[in-house]
Amino acid sequence: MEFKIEKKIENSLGRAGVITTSHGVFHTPVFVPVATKASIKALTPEQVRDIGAEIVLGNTYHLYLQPGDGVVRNAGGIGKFMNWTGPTITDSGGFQVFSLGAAYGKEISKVTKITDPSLLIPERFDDSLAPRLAKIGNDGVSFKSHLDGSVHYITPEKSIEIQHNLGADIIFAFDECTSPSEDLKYQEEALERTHRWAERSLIEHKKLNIENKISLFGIVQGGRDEGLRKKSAEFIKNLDFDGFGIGGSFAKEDMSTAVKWVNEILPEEKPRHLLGIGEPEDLFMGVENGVDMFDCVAPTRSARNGSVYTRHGKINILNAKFREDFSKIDEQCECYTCKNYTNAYLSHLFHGKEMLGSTLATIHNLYFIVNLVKQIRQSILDEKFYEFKDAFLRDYQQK
RNA sequence: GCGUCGGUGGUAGAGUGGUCAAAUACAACAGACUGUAAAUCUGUCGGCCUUAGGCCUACGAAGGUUCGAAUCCUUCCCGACGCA
Repeated sequence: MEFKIEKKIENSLGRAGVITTSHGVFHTPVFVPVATKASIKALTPEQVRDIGAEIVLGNTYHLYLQPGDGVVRNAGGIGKFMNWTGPTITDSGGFQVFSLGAAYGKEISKVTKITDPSLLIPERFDDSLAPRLAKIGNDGVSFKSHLDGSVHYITPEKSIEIQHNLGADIIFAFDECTSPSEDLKYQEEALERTHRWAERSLIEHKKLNIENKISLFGIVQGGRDEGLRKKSAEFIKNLDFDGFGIGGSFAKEDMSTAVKWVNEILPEEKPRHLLGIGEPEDLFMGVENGVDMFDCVAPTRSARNGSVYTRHGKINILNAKFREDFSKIDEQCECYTCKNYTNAYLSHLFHGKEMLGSTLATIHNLYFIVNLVKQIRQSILDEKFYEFKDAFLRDYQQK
């Protein structure tokens, strides 16, 4: 993998660049659609490509359980398996430590709001007896499969081994994505664990990376705490990773400062991936603070639930007012959906639970986000980042 | 014409003397969704009052029995089926 910076935003950490992998090139900043189980839900790879996506991201844990990483390896790797010819990434399973662990059965997400302080009270979620499918040990994490109840112990070595079988161009170190509701003491403990796992992931990767085709990214954690975030960035940057992920929990309101703390420390010449973040305002925030890559399930998942982006904010296509609205989601949008279908038709598809509704909404949302990041990239090249950001957000946030 | 069974909220369908403004499902209306346990989840869903709660109108219609009726009785209307 090679990373070349083409242009920087003046007086900021932001930059535009190009990354070359053995499966082709992608241009940063980039939005990476999420294909957890080797499929962008509701779309064919051709549709994903036509949207303009350059790279997709699959998940280690899910593909390990089904169909099994051996199957994917024998198919020729995740790209070949799913008929995606471009570059690919796999996430390590670290997010499932959170989603199937601390967050299991609860209403917590990795991004919280300070304006809802109840979400930040650790006691509220201190129910160690509550069932969870992921249990953290010092050596790794024990997962109880949501598919058949079987138990699987994933260590950093195991995660890297699976990821090498999956054969993506970029893989991630095994980490612990912490809940925003954990207290500082826990965040610190978890961070120590993630750091040890980072070293072990790297050792295993070096062992397996004989053909030198796969790049490993280390992950910075530390929750919302400045000290821990900086400590983590310092630690991870000193290891021989090819790039970095910024993971874990954030508060919406101070995500930008957290990203900035980290990227001021990480080496400029290596790419940075902000894991699991991708709402429009977050993309501007991330790019401005030095993020090169984003992935997020929001555009695809929201689309399936009828929530679609417009340049004036999100709308819910299921709302009664769209039943006889023969205009487009966004009259200026160039996507296949907006060029061909009305809100009334989409409304009908969603109310009728027709799967085409999910497909058309996903095409629109992914186009919207992928294209937004492309426009952000172009604005950097044109030295108009701030103008573009202000103009976009003014429209997007107006009610 | 006789007989049997039945008529419950937008729909289907529980309930068969009080704990019933009425289970449940669907529909409807709104909200959430940030490294995908997610084509999912949450809330509202007779009317009025700002909540606890209270008041009013409601289980085909009208009467009646009862302290109390969606539930029991009478008549009527409507539907399905059976027999003529």
